[in-house]
Order: sequence, then structure tokens, then C-alpha cells
Amino acid sequence: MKRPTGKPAKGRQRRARRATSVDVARLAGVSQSAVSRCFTPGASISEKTRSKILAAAQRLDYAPNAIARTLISGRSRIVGVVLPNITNLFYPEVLHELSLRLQAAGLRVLLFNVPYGQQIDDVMPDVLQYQVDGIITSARCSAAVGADCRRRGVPIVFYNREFPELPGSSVKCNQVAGAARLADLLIDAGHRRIGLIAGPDNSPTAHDRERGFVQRLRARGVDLCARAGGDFLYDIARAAARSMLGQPRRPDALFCANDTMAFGAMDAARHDVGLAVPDDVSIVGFDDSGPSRWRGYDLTTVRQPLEAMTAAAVELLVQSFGQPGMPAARRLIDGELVVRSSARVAPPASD
Amino acid sequence: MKRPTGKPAKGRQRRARRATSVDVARLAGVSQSAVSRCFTPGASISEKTRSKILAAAQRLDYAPNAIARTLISGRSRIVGVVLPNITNLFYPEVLHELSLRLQAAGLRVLLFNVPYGQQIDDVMPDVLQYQVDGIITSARCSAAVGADCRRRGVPIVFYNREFPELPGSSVKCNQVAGAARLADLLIDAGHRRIGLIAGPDNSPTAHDRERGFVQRLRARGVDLCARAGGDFLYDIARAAARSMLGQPRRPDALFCANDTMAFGAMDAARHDVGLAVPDDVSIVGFDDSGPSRWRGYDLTTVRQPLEAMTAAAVELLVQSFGQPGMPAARRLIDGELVVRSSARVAPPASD
DNA sequence: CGCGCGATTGCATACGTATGCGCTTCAACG
DNA sequence: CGTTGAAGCGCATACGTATGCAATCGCGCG
Repeated sequence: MKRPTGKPAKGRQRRARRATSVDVARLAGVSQSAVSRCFTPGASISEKTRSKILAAAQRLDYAPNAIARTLISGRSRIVGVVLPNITNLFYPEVLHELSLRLQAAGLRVLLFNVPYGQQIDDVMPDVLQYQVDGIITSARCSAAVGADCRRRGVPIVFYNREFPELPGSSVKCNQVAGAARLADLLIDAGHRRIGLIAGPDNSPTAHDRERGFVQRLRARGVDLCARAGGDFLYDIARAAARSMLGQPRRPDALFCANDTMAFGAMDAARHDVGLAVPDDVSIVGFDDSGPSRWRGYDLTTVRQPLEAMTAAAVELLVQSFGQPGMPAARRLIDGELVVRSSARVAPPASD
Repeated sequence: MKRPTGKPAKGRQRRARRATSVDVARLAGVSQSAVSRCFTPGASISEKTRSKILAAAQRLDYAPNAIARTLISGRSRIVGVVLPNITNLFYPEVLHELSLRLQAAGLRVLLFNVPYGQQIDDVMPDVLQYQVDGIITSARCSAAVGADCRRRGVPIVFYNREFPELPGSSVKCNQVAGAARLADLLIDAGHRRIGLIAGPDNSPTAHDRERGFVQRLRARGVDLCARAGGDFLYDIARAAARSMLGQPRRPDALFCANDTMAFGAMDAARHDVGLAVPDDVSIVGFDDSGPSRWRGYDLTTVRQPLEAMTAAAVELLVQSFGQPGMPAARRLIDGELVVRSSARVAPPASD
């Protein structure tokens, strides 16, 4: 008998020991099992015992140790939320909605911010070490990591991404359809010289938006008259718009692949080139981020239905908790066209 | 012997069992202790054993179970980040910086978003259940909860808040000094009719900014000529500015307690009242949030030194991990005046 | 070649809780 | 009053890892 029971280790105990279920059991005169059942919804326990235990627990200021619970039950009730580049004006709202809904579902959010220049694969091992019950992410992971999650039975939901080759469900705003509606709006307003400021090359979202827009243009017999990359950033888009609109045969309408770039384009038009919006040039964006509503921009755009998307993501995740098969559902949700004053809606009266 | 060792429980095993340190030990032909030491930095282990173990671990695709590690070591390496109302334009950047720095320090972020209308005290028990090593928050908790954390040895760092009566360190931008510099700037530019759009009544930050501004005004012999609440929101501030600037004897300068309200005020001045900024009215804000740099606003404001504040917060937290005494350090960091074009900087040439 | 000492290693235990199983209790029913 | 069954309870064990202690190994020195 090297180390008799009851004699605590020495190096331990750096922090005040909090009461355990054993302490509560002792005080309440019941077994530790009873205490556990008292705090397990749906467990078999009498009302009398429960109240005795609750009283003791309150006196000792006891709360169940979620970590120990996780270890034995195999369920952590933690969801890993893995986001690249939180500063993008769109993610904060996502994270806000997401955390509220997950909390409401009794789940905790373990947040992983993938630093610029790093891949999601680099942080994935860390996520898995914490035994998360599921993962919500808007980044692409490698097939190896995907298989890893599948093997471990950790469901993944891709947010605004879709990777058919990877295991996991996905929730997406229909970027293609949204961009097409903007194309329709511009053409219906009589625009024929239409320019585009695109997002980053590596962003599937940006790609979808561009594709949806250009395809619809083509289908209606119109070609882009200008294109530049804006990287989803204000400054780059503003510079791009400035040079585009400075040309002699300039576009009379501009589609920007997100709102932030549209703000840059509007500022370029007004302040750098001296054009009026929408009288000289119509400008539309995508996202309906906060400043779109501001009087200084009043941007026509497509709103991503955040609430619906987030609700769907949480729903899909919770569903797959039961099924190890992971049915891999796909949800495609339409965005909502928000017409404001940054683009004219009808051809000019006289031509 | 009710349940012989080795016979696994039935209800368990809903997910694929991942390899454990025991599996790795068996494959590598060493003890489980050796595996543990192999993954514990600084532990005593020979190079030969380490490589054997690493090979076995790789074959089994093993990674240590952070939850089990937490249970026995008493340290989770998880930090609870408790934020109210993430949508505030300022918090996303905070969260971004914070998560990056905590991750860099080997810590995980368990995010708690306090829903509107709920108190931080309501979520604190949940935070503590997960055995977090520390807490960073920008909300006030009750004395009871504070004492609770102290007793459990969980250090708290208040971010941009300071509660002398509560245990815990704090990091704060010097709101008072920053607002005073804005007051100086306006007075130096010759403004004497100065209005203020305040933040929410329950926000200490808003309160500090107002106090700092008004005190400096007084000290230099100037009184506020108008005041209204803007609740940190664009729409409310815009309406307030509209009515303020519509008066016959209107202010010729406006201090808004945050940037978002300043944008509302600028839009009100230009579009609702028809005044030029800064020729007819100077407008200043506080935060230096993204749109401040945009050409459409180009706002004179005070930048909160996010990087420094965040670094300090993480540093204070990590420091207190060792000391159960929790020295409760206070860091006050000055903001940086950012002069742009929304406020004139010198008295008009002729009067 | 023997000794001594530091570096490694293995053994055993502990962390706090969930849960299968068997026993007890108790109420309902005939 | 005996029988039956369900509900409640306690016992014992398991989850996966860290760590004190003792035993062992390996190496240098005399």
C-alpha cells in the first residue's frame, strides 16, 4: 500500500477544492449515485431525496463538474466553432447568433480563430482534443481531417460552405440566386454597361456570387464591361472602382461581391471621381451588413438570412448527435433582396 | 464481482472509441506513464522511448484527451470569455484579438454571449462548471459570484471595466483622458457651442467618456449647450442630432460617445439638416471603428489601443494563474487621438 | 570491476461523476 | 394478508490521464 486512500497528493490542491458529489452525498446522508441522479434530468429519484440533496448542495455551494461528467458520459456538450478571420464584417453577427442559439440548446461554444496564414487543419487537432460533440466551421478542411472527424463520430456542419467530398452537413445562403436577382435588378433598370468588383480568389462565396451574377447577365444577353478584384476590402475596392469609373467609357452600374467593397466603390464614385449615386452610377453589394442601412450609403443589397441559417446549422448539428451515420444534409437558403437607393430601379425617363 | 474488468459498459460506446494512452503504451511496449510523460513538456523521458511512443501514437492516430487531463491535473487551459451583446461594433475586434492571443498562449476560449436582458450572473455558474482556469469579461458580476470565483481560485480580468469592490484585475482604456483630449481639440478649434450625444445610462464606459469630456470643458470655462442620449446606436443618435442641429441656436460641435453614433450624427447633419461637416459643425467620436477611416466619414476620434489592452489582459490572467492570492492589478492604457477631417482643428480664418 | 548517482521507467492511485445491476421499499390489488 | 411490480437506492466500477514513489538502468569514476 504505497499511498493510502484519503491522503491527498501533495503537488495538487493549488486551488481551493470545490465540493464534490461525494461531499454532498455525505452531508445529505445519501449515496453519491443519488447526487448524480439528482442532477441528471430524467433520472429516477424521489422528490424527498431530491430536496434533501438540493439543500445539501446549496449549503456546500456545489455544482456538478462538467469535465468529469464529460469524461465518463462521453458527451461534452461543447461545440467547436472554427472561424477564419473574424474581423470580416459578416462573422461577428454570425458568431452572435450562433452562440445564442447554441447556448439556448444547452451547448457551449469553444471558439477557434484561425489566424491569417494558417489552415483550419492546424487547429483541428486542438479542437478534437477537447472532445467536442460537434463542429461548426466556415472553412475547408483536408480530407484526412474530415475522415478523422467521421471516424471519431464528431459531426461537422459547414456554414456558408459546401464540400461534397467531405463528410458533414452544410448550410448555405444561395449566393448564386441572390447575385442573379441583383443582375436582374440592374438590367431591368436599363443598365447595359455593368462592372464587377470581385472577392478573394480563394473564397467560394465570392466565386458563387460572381458566377451567379455573370451567368444571369449572359442569359439576358449582357456582358461584363469591366472586372477587378477587391479582396472583400474597402480600400482595394475603392481603388479598383476609382480606376474603373475614371475611364472614358465607364460602367454605369457596379456589382460588388460584398457590402464593404460597395461602400468603397460608393466613396470612390462620389469623392474620387465626382459621380452621383445612383444618378451617374448604380452600385449594389451583398450581405446587408450594418452600414448598408445608414443614410450615407443606403445600399441596395442581398440580405443573408442569418437567423434562418444559424437555426438550421444548430438544428442539423443537434440532429446528427444521435446518428453516427451522419446523413450529411444540405440546406440552401435564399437571400432576400433589399432595395434601397444606391441603384436606380427603372430606366431613366428620357434617353 | 458484479462487473468484471474489461467488459465494457453497454450504453456507452455510442461513438467510435479513439485510441487512449493505454493503447499507445501497449503498442509501443512501454507503460502508460511513459506515454503521458511523452506528451508532457518538461517531463523526464529518454529520446529513444519518446520516438518509440511517437511512432506508435502516429500509427494509432492518438492525441491526448484534454478532458481527462483536466480532471486529474486540475487545470483545463480553458478561459471563459464572457461578453454581453457581441453585436456592438467594438466587441468583434476585441474577440478577434483576444482569441488569437489566448490561443497563442496555449489557452482555449470558451465563449459566453450574455443574451440581452440577462445578467452575467446567470451564465457564471455554467462557466464555472467547465472548470475554466480564468475569466475575461466586460460585464459586472455580483459580489456573491465574485466571491465564488475567488474561493474557487478562478482569476478574473475585467476588460474595459473596473470594479474596485470585486476581486480581480482590470484593464481599461483611459476613457476620461481620451474624452478630455477631444474636448481640448474642439475648444482649441474655437468651438464654444458644444453638444454631446451620450451612451446608455448603464454603461460605465459611456459614463467615463461623458465625465471626461464635460470636466475638461468646465475646466476651460465652457459648458455643454445641448445633451441627448443616443444609446450607442446609429438611429437614435441620428434622430438626436437631427433635433439638436435643427434648433436656431444649434451647437457648432458635437461629441458622440462612440463612433457609431458619430456616423449617425454626421448623416443627420448632412442629409437631414443640410449642414456641412466640418464647416458648419464639427463631429467627433470614440473608438476608431472601421468606418471611421472610410472616406464618407473620415472621423476624428480616439483609438482604443486594442492590441495593448488585449495583451495586458492575457498577461494579467496568465500571471494570476500562479498566485492564488490574486493581487488584482489595474492597468490603465491611454487611447490615441486620431485626427481626421470631421472636425476643424483651428478657428475659422475670419469671424 | 565495483560503486554511486542521476536519469528513466513502471506501479499504483486519484481526479469527480455516470450507470448497470441487484436489493429494498412500498403501494396496489386480489 | 400474500403477491406482484415498479420505483428508488446503493454498490462497485469505469472514463483516460498525471504523478509520487520506488525500482531499475546506464554511465563515469576510482
